Amino acid sequence: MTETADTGPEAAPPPRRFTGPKRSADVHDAILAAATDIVAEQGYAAASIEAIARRAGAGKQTVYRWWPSRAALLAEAYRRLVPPERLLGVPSDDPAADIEVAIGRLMRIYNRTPAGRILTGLAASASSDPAAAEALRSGIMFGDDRAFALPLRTAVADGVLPPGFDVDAAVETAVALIWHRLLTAPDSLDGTFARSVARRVMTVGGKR
Amino acid sequence: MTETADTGPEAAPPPRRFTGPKRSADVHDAILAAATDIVAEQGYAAASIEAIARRAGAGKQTVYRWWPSRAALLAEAYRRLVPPERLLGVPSDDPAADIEVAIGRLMRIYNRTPAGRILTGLAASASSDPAAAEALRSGIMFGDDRAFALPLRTAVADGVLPPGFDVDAAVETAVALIWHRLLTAPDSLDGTFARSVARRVMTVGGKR
DNA sequence: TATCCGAGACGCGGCGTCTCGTATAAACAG
DNA sequence: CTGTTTATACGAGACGCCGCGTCTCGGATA
Repeated sequence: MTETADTGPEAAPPPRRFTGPKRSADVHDAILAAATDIVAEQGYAAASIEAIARRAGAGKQTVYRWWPSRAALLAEAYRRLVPPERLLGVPSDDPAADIEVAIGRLMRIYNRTPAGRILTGLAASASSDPAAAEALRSGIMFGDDRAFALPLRTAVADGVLPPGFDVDAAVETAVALIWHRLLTAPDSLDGTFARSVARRVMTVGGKR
Repeated sequence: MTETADTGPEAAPPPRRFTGPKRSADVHDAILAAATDIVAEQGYAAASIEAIARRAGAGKQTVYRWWPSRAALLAEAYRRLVPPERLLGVPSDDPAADIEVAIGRLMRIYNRTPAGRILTGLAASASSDPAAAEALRSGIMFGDDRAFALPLRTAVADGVLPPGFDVDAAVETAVALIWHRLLTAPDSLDGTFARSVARRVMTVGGKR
């Protein structure tokens, strides 16, 4: 997927030279890539620390040295797959269209990468891992959040949307609808859904 | 489900003999109660099959005899805590108020019982356990779903809401908003939130 | 010499299966 | 009506497996 997706789950560890008493970026990347690939191929539950280290050809201690928990590791993997700037499009004078574009891009990423599965897995860990809970609350969805809020705020500032438009309620509704779909029907995250969400988001905020 | 399986799909004429002791309702209840209590006191992750059996004073095999998975067991525990008929109030001519009442009752249950934590835990398991995924999709939220859809449908039928009112979109929005709040800020499931959701749900559907 | 790395041993605990012994309740025989 | 037979539910717990998080090792490198 992101790296050596060749011979299967137990491929030979890629040759890697570490840099001595400095942190090895290669190892760091290999671990994240291994985590991503395992989730893609076998699901979130299969992405144990041991399995990740094994696949990355790394020692468990190396993983624990840089990430405090499985959730923290996978949260970073998610952020790599869903960089916030990738969701933002060219701003137009139609906030509904802008948001639909942003949601559509997010859906594309969820369809082509294990990002969605990582997110739902993280939600699962949140009940027991406070780090995962915090990541969910402020970190992970923040990018998406901003991608949805930005077009709305500028539209309100420019008078395209009425001053009373409830940006917070609109954004919360968008995020909630995407979450819900992700949890209950992750196969239906397509353009049609993006359009449907965008329409409802504008209605909730109070367009016109 | 509630009784011992009968002869099954086979139409084998040979009349079967014999029966043995009956399923113990006490044990069944004790296991569900133990599961509920453990989630309430130590969280979803602590509610392992072994811990549940230990607390219920039951053997592991007894648990596995009646529930195929931890998710199935906890799904039944959830259904006990949130019987659909408890959400429905006296129908009025104001669907928005009816829905606010239903949501408010649900919030009350989530605040007083571990039902909310069971639900989020189930959502977490859904990524790896197909049974949990199925329970989420069709079983669990069905009651809530109906409690929200019913007032809307009757209101449309009675002409209180316009014929074009999108009941499905409205219900999906309500469920999604509750889910989202449950996952990210379970402490804020109060009456204010119920009112806020009810308002948005009516807007999304296309009131007036 | 200090630190990163791979490797893996350790005790712990839950998994799901399996096997005991015991208590029970229907089916059957007398 | 009265045993006897037979199948099952039950508590208890042993089993092999696996992942957890911690802890050493020896080797490599700046």
